[in-house]
Amino acid sequence: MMRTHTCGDLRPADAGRKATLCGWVATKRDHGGVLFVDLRDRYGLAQATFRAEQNAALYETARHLPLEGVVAVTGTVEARPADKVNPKMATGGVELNAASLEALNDCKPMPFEIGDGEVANELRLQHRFLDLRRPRMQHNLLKRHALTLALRKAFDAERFVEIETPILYKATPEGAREYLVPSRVHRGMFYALPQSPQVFKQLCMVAGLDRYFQIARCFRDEDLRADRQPEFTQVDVEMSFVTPEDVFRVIEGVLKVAWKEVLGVDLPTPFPQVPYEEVMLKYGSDKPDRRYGMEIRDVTEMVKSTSFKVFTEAPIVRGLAAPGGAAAFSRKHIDELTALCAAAGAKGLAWMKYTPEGMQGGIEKFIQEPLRAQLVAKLGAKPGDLLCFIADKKEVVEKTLGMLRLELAKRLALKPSKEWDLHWVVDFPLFLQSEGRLVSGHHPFTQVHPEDFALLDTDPTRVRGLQYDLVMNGTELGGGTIRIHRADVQAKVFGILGLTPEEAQSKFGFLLDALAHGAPPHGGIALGLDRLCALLLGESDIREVIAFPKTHKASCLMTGSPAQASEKQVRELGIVFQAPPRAGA
RNA sequence: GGGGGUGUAGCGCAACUGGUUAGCGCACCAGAUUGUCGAUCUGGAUGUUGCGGGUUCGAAUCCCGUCACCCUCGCCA
Repeated sequence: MMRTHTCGDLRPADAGRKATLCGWVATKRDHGGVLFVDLRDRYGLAQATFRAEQNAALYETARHLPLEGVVAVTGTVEARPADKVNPKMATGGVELNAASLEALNDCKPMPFEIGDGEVANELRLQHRFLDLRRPRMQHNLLKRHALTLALRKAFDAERFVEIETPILYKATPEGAREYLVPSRVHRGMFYALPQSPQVFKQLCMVAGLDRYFQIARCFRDEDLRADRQPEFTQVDVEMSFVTPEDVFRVIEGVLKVAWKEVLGVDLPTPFPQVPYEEVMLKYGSDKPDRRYGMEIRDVTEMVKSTSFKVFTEAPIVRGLAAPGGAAAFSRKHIDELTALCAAAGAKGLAWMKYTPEGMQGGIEKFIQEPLRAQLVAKLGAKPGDLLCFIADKKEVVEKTLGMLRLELAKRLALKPSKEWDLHWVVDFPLFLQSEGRLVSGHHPFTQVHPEDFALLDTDPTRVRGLQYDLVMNGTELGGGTIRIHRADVQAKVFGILGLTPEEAQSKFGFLLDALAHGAPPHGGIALGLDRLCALLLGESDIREVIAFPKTHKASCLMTGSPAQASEKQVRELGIVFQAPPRAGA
């Protein structure tokens, strides 16, 4: 070993021992005759002391060490006198009195400092190996490790088996756009990188493995966001002989362990379950942030009595009361909110201020008593609130009020009622209307809610699926389903979706075949590990918890990927471009 | 694919309505300094104002194009 201790190890109890530390030169403080060098590694910071009177040549060498150069320092551990102790450092009670120094590597001038300062995103990604040396990323990556380790231990304790599934998979007919990989052996054929290990985990259930999990890399060739990367990691889970409740209990238990291990926090379980219809009504979103109150209420029937045509002629009217909004928002602010509602698809924003003197402004003149009192009661409004209403088709009302609610929470700087709000959204509709036909809400293998089998024939749009999402603080952390495991039910669902048996066979052949060979009832869930980790650490961008992420346009600024392939490689694959790639591209 | 934002020294930023030699802090280099710990003090060096074009006596500043990064809608388990 080149070192006897790490830079975070030494304590006063080590005084008198000889030690060698290896690390990066973090800072130097030269006092003319005595020089302090802080050595850094991932375990901590340690102060090495060089004295001219002790060894003039060594002192002179150490003075000229470059910052971020790599050195090994050997010397004697000395306890610091009481007035020289640095209580801010874990190793602040000691210092290493240097007797010798080996420069292990030089360091060119740094593009940015290794510290907590703001550095442009582009620069960080270009020199990611240096960015990862900084405290924020060191902390985040170590916490991510703690998280995945906790998850693995918790799943293992529940008798889950971690199984790896292929990265080179096959293009699937549905879902996100996929990354394709051309085959050299099978010219003209392609693999696809998996959007998720969905099919394989079901096959594991057919194989009798009973409880599967995987920390799985997934790929989607879609446009990116702060919470989306082209490759990301899912905590993928599948279980046999289970109901949704069984899946919930396992995930709640596993997350409870994770919170404890990573944050030292006791996460309350079980998580509340909220039906899809309820979240869409109250929050206008299927991933609601429930920590801000301000729930949406339906007032369609209540406002039928007004002379306000916007209200009486719309299919749906809903509203909310923004706490303190009457005083906080000027006419100009309300105009801005109205513009946002218009951008979301609504025709406008109907509003009035509920002041201590009564209703003011906006649609006030259309609304008389007793309707005013009824609306105040229905929305739970208090004097000082701004009452907001949207009248339109149901989908528009939900979307607009959902957006408005989040915007109001932001503009009014509403305090969240708690730090962590985790809940299950359940009872999703199995089918959605799309251009006059029915399509799967999630995927065509989602099991029918046991109470709704009869509706399959009479009113399929009211059929609920055994589908669930896990939502945390307004972010979708994951989702899953119980799968259909019987051929007759599957055939029925395919029929409702307008798929003939032949089409179903050609699209999903081997899966259907597997299900027909003694597939157990099974279901599971997949959690977005990057999002989970970011939320746990208070990061709003998942790139802060990914070691080597890509930019908004899916390129890696450090390695320069994607890049052109050599002509030979392309030729071997039998690929011919329609037009030559642009020079310099 | 649509909309928006940003781009000035190695880094973070400044430069009023177009106006003389584009500034400040940190880092860097040299010197001073025997107890600092985000050390301090003195001095020094550093610019294709992303790139290309245009308007103008004169452009970091205005216009057009382009590139990169970011946000957002569409898209996306």
